[in-house]
Amino acid sequence: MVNKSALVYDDLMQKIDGEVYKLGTYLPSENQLCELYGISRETGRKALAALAENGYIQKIRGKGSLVIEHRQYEFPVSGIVSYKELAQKLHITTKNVVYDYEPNGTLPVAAFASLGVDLTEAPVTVIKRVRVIDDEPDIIDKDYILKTVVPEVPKRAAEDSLYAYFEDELELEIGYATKEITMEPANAEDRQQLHLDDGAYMAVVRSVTSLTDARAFQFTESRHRADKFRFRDFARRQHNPL
Amino acid sequence: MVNKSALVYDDLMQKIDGEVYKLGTYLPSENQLCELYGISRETGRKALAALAENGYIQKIRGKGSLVIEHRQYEFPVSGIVSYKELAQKLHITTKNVVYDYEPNGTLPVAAFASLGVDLTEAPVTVIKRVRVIDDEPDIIDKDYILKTVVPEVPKRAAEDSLYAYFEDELELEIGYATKEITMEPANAEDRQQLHLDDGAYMAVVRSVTSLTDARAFQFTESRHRADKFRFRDFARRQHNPL
DNA sequence: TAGTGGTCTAGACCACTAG
DNA sequence: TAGTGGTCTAGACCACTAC
Repeated sequence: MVNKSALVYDDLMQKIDGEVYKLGTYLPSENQLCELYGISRETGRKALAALAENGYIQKIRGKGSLVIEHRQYEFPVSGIVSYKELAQKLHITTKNVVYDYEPNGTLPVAAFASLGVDLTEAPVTVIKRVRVIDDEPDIIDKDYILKTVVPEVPKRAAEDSLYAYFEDELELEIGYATKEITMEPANAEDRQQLHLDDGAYMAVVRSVTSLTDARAFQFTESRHRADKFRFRDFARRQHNPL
Repeated sequence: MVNKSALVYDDLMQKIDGEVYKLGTYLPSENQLCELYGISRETGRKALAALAENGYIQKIRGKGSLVIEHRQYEFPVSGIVSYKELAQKLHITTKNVVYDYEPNGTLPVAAFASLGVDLTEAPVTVIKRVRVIDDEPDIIDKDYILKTVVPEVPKRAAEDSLYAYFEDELELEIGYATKEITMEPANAEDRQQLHLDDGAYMAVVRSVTSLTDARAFQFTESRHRADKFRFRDFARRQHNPL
């Protein structure tokens, strides 16, 4: 048996998404969850804490766990989710055109300096792709993958899903990412790949992704047409952090 | 005594910030924390889980809690932090000019529709402010505060800090916020208040803030000069959500 | 083998909400 | 008063890392 609290989390999440537990109503109480799932109270509380953290519920003392408005998945992304996963979740068809592939490249360190990167001359695999959504090229993704961690990235993985390759084939465990969003004028490459005019603006998302052993291994610069960009975030106020 | 795990969290966080525990080193083990603070293991684990969630550490099984690169606070904001708090943390001096104040306004519902707002004709207090950073006006904030929750917002609170007024004076408990970032062309008001040219772009952050009892009460449209905008985010990959 | 973190339990006491 | 969530405990067993 695996992770009881994760099973409870998944079950409750699906029932919220499926409106078994509707917006504005309360989940079963913690004691009821103990009986329903045959678990101890702290185990159920872990599942509830994760639901609260992810914006599904608000816990109210003396009352219960209230289901709240939840809109996590919006294009392009909040959290760490691969495009393939996201496209499936949203029932969008995205095409994925690899327009540059360089197995022996070098990391453009300067671009990621503000994210705390202090490598120099790191050997990487470079992959540049255009994401086509509804027959319109909207996003350029430039990925730099450290060869010290992933010696080789087959082109086929770039055409399908890098995450699937890292996690399913190489069995790497992706841990966390730091990302930074800025706005910048479109450059020549942007204008060419996305068919933009002079004076166009881009939303640029630069991110550094690390494994669960804390090795940073993937550096991504994602450049979005400004008019198609939308980022959603859910955050809790930290009175005390717990 | 309050919240032991929060005390432990604060202490560890300060020691990480103060480099008592340096980047790339390990915190004391969970058993050591039990002895150090006189707590049970689960209590210490709560503190560690919160540190991991906020990007201070990466827990590695069999090894320990590794201190990782952490850059949460960057202007303008990630998470729910007031400008006043942020300015203090970053040692920035921001001026705050209220240029419009309407005690009997109406919520512009359409602007917040994509955030799940379905109110109509809600009476609000309207506050419009310009944030001046380093003698340059960079941000317009338009706040709409529901009169059903906060009957009155004194102008003085708008000139100081709305959060301080809500939390310290009214003792409201702010719970969470949903925010959305988009990129939009500057409008006439933007150009006038921020002295921008035609063709300028803005980063627009719209947010809905709710109390811990899940009542949405504050709607904010924050409009940033594109070239000054920077948003940073830390996210964990959810293999399983716990 | 010893030490680390990951999970789960059963029980306790407290603070808040509702009737 | 009964029911809810908030916190903490002491102990157990497991999986992984390092030696």
